[in-house]
Amino acid sequence: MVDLKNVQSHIIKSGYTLLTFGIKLIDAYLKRGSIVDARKLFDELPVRHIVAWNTMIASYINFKKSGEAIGLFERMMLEGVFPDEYTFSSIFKSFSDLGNEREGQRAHGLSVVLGLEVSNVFVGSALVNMYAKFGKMRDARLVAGQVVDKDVVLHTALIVGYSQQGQDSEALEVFGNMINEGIKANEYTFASILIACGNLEGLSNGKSIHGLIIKSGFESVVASQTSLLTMYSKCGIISDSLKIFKRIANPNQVTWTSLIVGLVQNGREEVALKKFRQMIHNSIKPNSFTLSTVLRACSSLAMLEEGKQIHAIVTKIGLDRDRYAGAALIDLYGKCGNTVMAKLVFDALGEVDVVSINSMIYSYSQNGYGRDALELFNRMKDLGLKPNDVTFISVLLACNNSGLVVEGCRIFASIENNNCELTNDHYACMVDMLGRAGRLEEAEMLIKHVKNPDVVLWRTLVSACRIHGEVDMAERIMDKIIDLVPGDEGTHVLLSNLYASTGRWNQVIEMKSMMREMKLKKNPAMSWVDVDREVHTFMAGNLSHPNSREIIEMLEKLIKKVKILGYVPDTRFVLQELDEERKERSLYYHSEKLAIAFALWRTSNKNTTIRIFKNLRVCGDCHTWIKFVSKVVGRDIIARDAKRFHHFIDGLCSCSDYW
DNA sequence: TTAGGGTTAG
Repeated sequence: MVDLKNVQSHIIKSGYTLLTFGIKLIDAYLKRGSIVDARKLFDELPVRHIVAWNTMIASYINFKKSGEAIGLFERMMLEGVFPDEYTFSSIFKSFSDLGNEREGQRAHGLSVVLGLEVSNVFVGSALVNMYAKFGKMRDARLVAGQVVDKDVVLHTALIVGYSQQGQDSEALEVFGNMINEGIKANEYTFASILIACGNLEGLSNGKSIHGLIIKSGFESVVASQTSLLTMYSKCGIISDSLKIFKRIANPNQVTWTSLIVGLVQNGREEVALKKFRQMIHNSIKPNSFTLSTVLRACSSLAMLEEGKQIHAIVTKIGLDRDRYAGAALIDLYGKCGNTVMAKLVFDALGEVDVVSINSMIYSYSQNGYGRDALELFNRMKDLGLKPNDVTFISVLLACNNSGLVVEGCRIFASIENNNCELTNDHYACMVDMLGRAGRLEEAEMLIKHVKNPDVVLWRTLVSACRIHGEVDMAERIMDKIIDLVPGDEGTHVLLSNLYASTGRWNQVIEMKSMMREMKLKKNPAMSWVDVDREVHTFMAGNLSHPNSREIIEMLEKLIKKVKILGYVPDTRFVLQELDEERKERSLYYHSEKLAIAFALWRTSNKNTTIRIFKNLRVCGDCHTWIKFVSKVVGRDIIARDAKRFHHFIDGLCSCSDYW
């Protein structure tokens, strides 16, 4: 506790005049962090000098109490004290913090009347900042242009403003002007301009600025190094980011985080997780940015165990209610097929927002809980939250994955009424939904309504044709795709598979030789499984795994057992012309079957859920086979394919055989 | 005696 009397006597002994007495005392309180005591004293002062008002206002803004700052700003004028350049240099920030644009403009007007707006560079840069935060870069530029003695801070404020409004080229232009005017950039300017270079992925500009940093002697400042690292990673040169990071003597929390973010953005999730472990090992505390990023790395690698350990760190640091970490956790559990945990995280969030709800709806949709997704979607409105385009994609996917066609159509029709723009992604969901439901003509009509239909839309329709064996329609659509993107790999594969599944082997051979001529390669089917934190990958028909013998033994055993229960190999899914027996054999070596056999051989505990992942969609025969296997071995099996999750429990699948 | 700008995420 601060002893008022002691501070007072100390100040009196120091010989301050009556006028400065109050101000020094307020300062003393503020240095001890007690803004409430400072305010109490301020209110009791018999004479309130302008400096006292300014000190008090600036402190409120530093303590993030903008409302109180504005309150004092208004009161000083009522008491006949005119704001000066010091007042204005702080007060504009409180209007932007509160998003109070009109009041901010009024204060700007007042500063003009008092003739302070452009004569003082501090006031000018505060105004530039305010307008930039409101997205009014024209006003910001106008004010900046009139300021008499422009300095480096004013220019930096403009650069930051442009860059945050996505006008990075303008930011670069301001930087160029500043250098031409002979104003030297400092570490703040360099940090800001490098963000603009990163956003533009403008490596040559970035490199020249790197050179300038070295020349100006800011090379070893951590903030400059961090921004350089970020710039290189945004330009896709992650190796340079790693080189810079190596040279930094004492990387801080932000530096580590920037590196980890950059690695994930460049698809180097495994390295990112390795760096994260090093960061923890070096006793650097991660924050919400770090944790949400590494959690996303875990989701894309489907590393549930690693993700759970990071969840423990989230809890330990007290970020359970953080919306960024929360959304990333919901995503992780959803993508790993654990909707129950996703819901627990969601419910523990103090305040939900559109992003956390989107993540939860997406988790439901991937795991086939269409009704729950719809329920949450409806609850959004009760919470006063507006769905955005991502919400609509997630909820349409949910309808699609659960076969809720009527609901899906109704929601699709409502998108534009909700002030959301229809994108090709929305149309793709609908085409898939209608197509799978056999409404192929409607799906085609819908694509005709799209302004710029892309290849994905048409390919989705071809895929639906395959499900329903509509060869003629598929061929017709295929011609359209070839016009759009000659040599589209995915479409050729789709059509060749369609011919194969309808037994048109001559056309298959023709397609394959055509693809060979065009040098198109099929993406090989792959499944993988994480056993004891080690990832094992399997390819169809490839028996090169060191434990192949055991895997085949296990497979043979399983096949015998499931055949007794009624499994009949469905050779329609064999896409080669072979005799029936060889067709059956080739089915047995599908990658998902190999992965499951391996996991069953390695894990004997009945309570361990088996989780496998596949890069393409799970095939129909494997789907039936896994259902039987889950029954005969009494184990839960979760399979994530390119589209969604399948939970196999006791002979049934969560997708109800609709996928 | 009081003042302004920077680095990381869905």
